[in-house]
Amino acid sequence: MIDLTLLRENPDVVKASQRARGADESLVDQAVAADEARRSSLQQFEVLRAEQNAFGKLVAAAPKDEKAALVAQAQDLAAKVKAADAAAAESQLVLDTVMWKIENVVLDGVPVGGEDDFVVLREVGEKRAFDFEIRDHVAIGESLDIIDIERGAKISGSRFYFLKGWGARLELALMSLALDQAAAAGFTALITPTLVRPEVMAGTGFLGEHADEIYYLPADDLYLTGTSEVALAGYHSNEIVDLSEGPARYAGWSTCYRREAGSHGKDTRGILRVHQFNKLEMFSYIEPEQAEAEHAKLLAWQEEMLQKCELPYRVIDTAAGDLGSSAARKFDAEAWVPSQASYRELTSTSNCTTYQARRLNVRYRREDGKTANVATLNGTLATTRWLVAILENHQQIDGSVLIPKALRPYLGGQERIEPKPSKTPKAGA
RNA sequence: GGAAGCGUGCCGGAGCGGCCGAACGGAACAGUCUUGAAAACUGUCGUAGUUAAUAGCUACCGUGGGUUCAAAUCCCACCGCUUCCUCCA
Repeated sequence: MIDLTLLRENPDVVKASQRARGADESLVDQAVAADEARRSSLQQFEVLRAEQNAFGKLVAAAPKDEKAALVAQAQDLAAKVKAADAAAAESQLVLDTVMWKIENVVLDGVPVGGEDDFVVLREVGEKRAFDFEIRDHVAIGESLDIIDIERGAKISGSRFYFLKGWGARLELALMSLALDQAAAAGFTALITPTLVRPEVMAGTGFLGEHADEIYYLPADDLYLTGTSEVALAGYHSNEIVDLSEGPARYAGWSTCYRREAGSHGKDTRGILRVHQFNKLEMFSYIEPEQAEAEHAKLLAWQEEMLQKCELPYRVIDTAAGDLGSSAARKFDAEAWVPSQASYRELTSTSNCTTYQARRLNVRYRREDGKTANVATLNGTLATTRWLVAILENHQQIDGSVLIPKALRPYLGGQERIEPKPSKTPKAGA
């Protein structure tokens, strides 16, 4: 939710932001009108209520024989108060509904336009020149017997998979490397619930247009989270967070579930786009003034991880139209995927400024003792998808895959994954 | 799954339907005293909305409804917690 004061004082700024996103600009005028209506009806209610409160004291103090007459009078007033209360509540609801729809105000410098209008900030690392026929991660995963997609489909359907042997260990190694890096940077590790209540899912802004992306368990009225961001953002909801010692930073690990409802036929091969994967997510609660600096730090930590995995990548500044509704700015890091001869998103970091915190009612105490909404930021530090880039970029002519040095300590010193004849027959073979 | 109990401010903990935004204790903050500190004493000490206002008014005692002229206090539902039994990784 955006700041109501900003809406009142600078509606044009909000309008310009909506325009840049390709979102509905008229919502701004609707909100301004709803705010005025709300304040006026609230005033009416409060005046009547004050009258009723004063009258109540009169009734309480009155001698017994006068009470009946006074109560009779008060009944009329009570009816008016009830009506005014209902009207005020209604106007509040109208305002909330509109405010809930207005997206975060984009920051200066965010590229205008849609999905394809991103700006490339930099390209880092050498793309390898392969002097042999490269294979994609599916072929590599099969020959090394570390990814079993057929059996994944057999037991759970398409977009499910098994990680096996060194594949399973590689993912755990990746997560551990990321967690260690995050911990060293001052993040508190957090293993989060992946089933959350409707109000948490709504509060983090995931139940809007993309509601069909989310798994829902009707028997329990719970949602499966597509990212630990949901739990991490909800962690401090309705709290006043202590930021006097610096920002609160959490590294959340969880399995993530996505229905991929809108992406039929897209990335159907392999484990690039799946219903279930693991992710280590960084999340910061910080004073709003420091949000942009924190955003740069999150991005730097992501790049550090990519470099540890020895992956060539580029960083893009996402255009306004491609931002999530909570994000004021978003940077993606995309790794080079040789089999596709293109860059694919491995990380994403969003500065949500105070938007998410306002919805979830997360505040901190400023130096002057007043409370204010914090800023929240999030960013990926590792996901299962990284295996795609690692396997493909580090494949060798002999069919093996060289393990990035930073990961080796987490794999018992193992330097490469060698193809070996599988003892388990292929499914259906 | 069965049974009982409980949800009040930063914490603990009172609260006959009107005098309760809420006793009392602790913590915290400011001051007095002190060379300084502790102790003692004095004071301050919830959040938000509205408003030009740190004036006033309004709302908030788990959440949402209801009863009443009036609800922290009565009724209902939900959520959560605790204990016991049952079950279980």
